[in-house]
Amino acid sequence: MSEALRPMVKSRLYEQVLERLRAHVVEAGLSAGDRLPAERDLAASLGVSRASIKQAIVVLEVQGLVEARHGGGTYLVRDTLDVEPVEQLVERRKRLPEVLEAREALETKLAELAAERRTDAELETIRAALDFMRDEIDAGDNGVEGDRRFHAAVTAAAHSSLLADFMKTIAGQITESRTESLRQPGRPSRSLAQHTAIYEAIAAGDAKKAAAAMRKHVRTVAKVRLLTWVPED
Amino acid sequence: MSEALRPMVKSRLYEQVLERLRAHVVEAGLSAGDRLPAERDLAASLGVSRASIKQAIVVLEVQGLVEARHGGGTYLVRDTLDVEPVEQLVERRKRLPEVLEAREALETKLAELAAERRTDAELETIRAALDFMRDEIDAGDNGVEGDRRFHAAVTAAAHSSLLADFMKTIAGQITESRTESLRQPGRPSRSLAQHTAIYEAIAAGDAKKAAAAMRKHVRTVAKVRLLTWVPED
DNA sequence: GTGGCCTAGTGGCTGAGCCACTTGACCGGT
DNA sequence: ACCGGTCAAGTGGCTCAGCCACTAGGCCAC
Repeated sequence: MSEALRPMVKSRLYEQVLERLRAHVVEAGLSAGDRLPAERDLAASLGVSRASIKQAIVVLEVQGLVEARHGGGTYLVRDTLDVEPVEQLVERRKRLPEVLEAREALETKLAELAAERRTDAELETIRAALDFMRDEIDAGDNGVEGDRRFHAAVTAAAHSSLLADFMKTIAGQITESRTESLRQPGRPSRSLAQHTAIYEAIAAGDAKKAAAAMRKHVRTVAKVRLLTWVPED
Repeated sequence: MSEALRPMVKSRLYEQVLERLRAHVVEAGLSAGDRLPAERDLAASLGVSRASIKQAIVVLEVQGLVEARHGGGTYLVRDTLDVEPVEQLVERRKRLPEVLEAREALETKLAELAAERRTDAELETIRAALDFMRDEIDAGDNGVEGDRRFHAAVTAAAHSSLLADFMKTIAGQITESRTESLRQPGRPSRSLAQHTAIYEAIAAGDAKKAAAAMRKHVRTVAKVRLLTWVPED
């Protein structure tokens, strides 16, 4: 059997780059938070163009394995560049209801405290997060960063380091549910509306109302998450 | 609240392109198999560079939503560019055992028939698929295309249009399990060895041996597949 | 110290261009 | 009428060179 007769192997370049990148992470012993070599360096050392490097990085980006910071380098999110096995995904899902229950308990209380304790500066930070999220959505984005900032600001305004610590321990899972929730069509703008209601209650210093608004919001997220279905409210 | 104070919205360009692409598919009423506009046209009409268009297409490619054929255009794989919700994935997984049982029944018989009925030309086609898969693996690929060709060639060599039709109805799910199975480390080369055994039995005209080899192969795939699956409840 | 400035490094994106592959039309021979 | 080969247009794959925007860290003035 001649070599020439063998069918040509087609393989996108970026896929090969992906492989080399995975290998590099292993060989160099990189772990979460470490920085990948600069795109220009990678292009030079792998002998491909920067555009191909970038395509590979974009793939890793959408898979949530890497975070590219404009002007600041590209960083590993986990210890590996392998996609998460489905098994772990399913496994994590099973634990998720507990996380959401915890979130409801914590954030409801946080909103209540924030309404009572927030300074004017903290209120302003919350409002800024709201504006940020609105801008994101206007720009066609899903507003996940504004969402994160909003909840972070509310948590800060509650002035409870203990509750804040608890929130921190489930921050990862919350991020996950946030992203998935906001990916649902029409979800971002409705989420923004709920955030606004929470903000207004906190601004008015109405603890009871703030708690109720937050509870409603968190429950909506939980519902979306569990059913991939957006209830009309 | 001044415009200037609002935090800047950062959003990767390719994400916006992704959105526009999704919208276009809906507006233009495109469905599976239809061709997307050429990259150059998209770049011009969206007012971005071709590189950004390509990044978006690469994303759709790794998500299995689109198939880019070198020189032939980019085609829709499904009727939409939305990623499949995780729930549906999980749901489909539950039905998978049945599919694998069916596959075992069908392909075992197909291998048996192929050993008895194959022409020399068909045998050559099977061998070519084997070579193709080897090349893919040598090139660092997972050999999924060679795998597909091999099973298609065996099916053709069996000369049973009815069994072939049955195979066609579960082709989608098989493709899915194939991809996932071959993603396991070390799996491609072992799969190649099993294919070789099947090929040799068919070449020798040994129907019983061919059936046994195919059964073993399909069961291996099923095992890999089932191990990564955790029942919901 | 502290705050502001500056600069090197880095990712984001562009535009022009070449190559490789696919497709279909065209044309010649049979 | 059919087959087979050739050819050109269209399209995706990839590169190169370069500019812009942002980040981080050092430096300086206060």
